[in-house]
Amino acid sequence: MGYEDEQKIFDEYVKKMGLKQSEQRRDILLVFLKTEKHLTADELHGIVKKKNPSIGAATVYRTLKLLRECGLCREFRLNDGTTRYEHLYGHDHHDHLVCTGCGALVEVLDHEIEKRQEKLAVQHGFTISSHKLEIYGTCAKCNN
Amino acid sequence: MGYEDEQKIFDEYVKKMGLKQSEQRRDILLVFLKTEKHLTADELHGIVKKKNPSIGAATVYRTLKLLRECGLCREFRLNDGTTRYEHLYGHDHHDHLVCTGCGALVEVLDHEIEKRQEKLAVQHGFTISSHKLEIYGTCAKCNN
DNA sequence: TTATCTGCAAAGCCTTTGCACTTAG
DNA sequence: CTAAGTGCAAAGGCTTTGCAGATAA
Repeated sequence: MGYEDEQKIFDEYVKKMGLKQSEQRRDILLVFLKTEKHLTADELHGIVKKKNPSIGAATVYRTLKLLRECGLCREFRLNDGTTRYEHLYGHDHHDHLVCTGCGALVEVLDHEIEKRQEKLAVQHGFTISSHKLEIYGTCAKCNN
Repeated sequence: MGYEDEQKIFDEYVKKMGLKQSEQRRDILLVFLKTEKHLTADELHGIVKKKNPSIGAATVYRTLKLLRECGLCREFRLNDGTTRYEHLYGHDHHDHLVCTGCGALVEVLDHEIEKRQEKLAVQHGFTISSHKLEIYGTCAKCNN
């Protein structure tokens, strides 16, 4: 319920590339979409295994790669060394506040910042494809 | 010639922590400071070995850790999976344009962006410790 | 049918760690 | 003298890859 668009995008990408669908890929996509958190590959694998215990880590990595390629998923590397994934479709672009205390991630957006990034790029002759802004600090809870 | 400040910072940090100086640490610091590029640990190791072939990779990693701790060095992880280091002292804070074509890194700064980041953090009860802005795209050369 | 997919285990990176020896202080 | 540093090699994480069997189209 509610992920028809994403599933369609994935299906079409798979078809376009001459690949095949599979139970595993569908399971991984659904779990990924359902989880409103920034997961590591390993965390995602852990949740997926509850639904389908035989799925291996390699399949999770391979599927995440496909999801990135078709624009449903974004990978980002944090300064703490972890690599996390979030879904993109149906989410506005945003940046992150990262709490170095408890690991909390808060999504934020400032249009002026976005515009000025574009401007910086243009000034240096760059054509932007994406960007990543992470603000590290401690959240209200961890400041106490 | 010119790195007295940095060496002093390092010396004092080492002393303060009850550690010792060494030929290797001095060599690594000097090469690191001399190189006006964002190096990987392995690249730094390669350059250091030209000066002192017996230095091992482990010592480079251990020294980079110290340099981060005393504020002379900043580590950042790019989306291409590499981890790079840049020196901080005597450099104003800046962000990066990253060319996904040739790997070029351009340092940029926009005070309004900086201010607005601070504002975003405050709005969410965060206390900023640092931040990381990377704008990915293709540079003028790679656009041709 | 047959090209793709899967799980597993092995292999690859990059980084850290344990150890015996060396060295700064 | 002795706590800390070093190089090496081994061990650790995380991710990718090779392979033989399974499966979608």
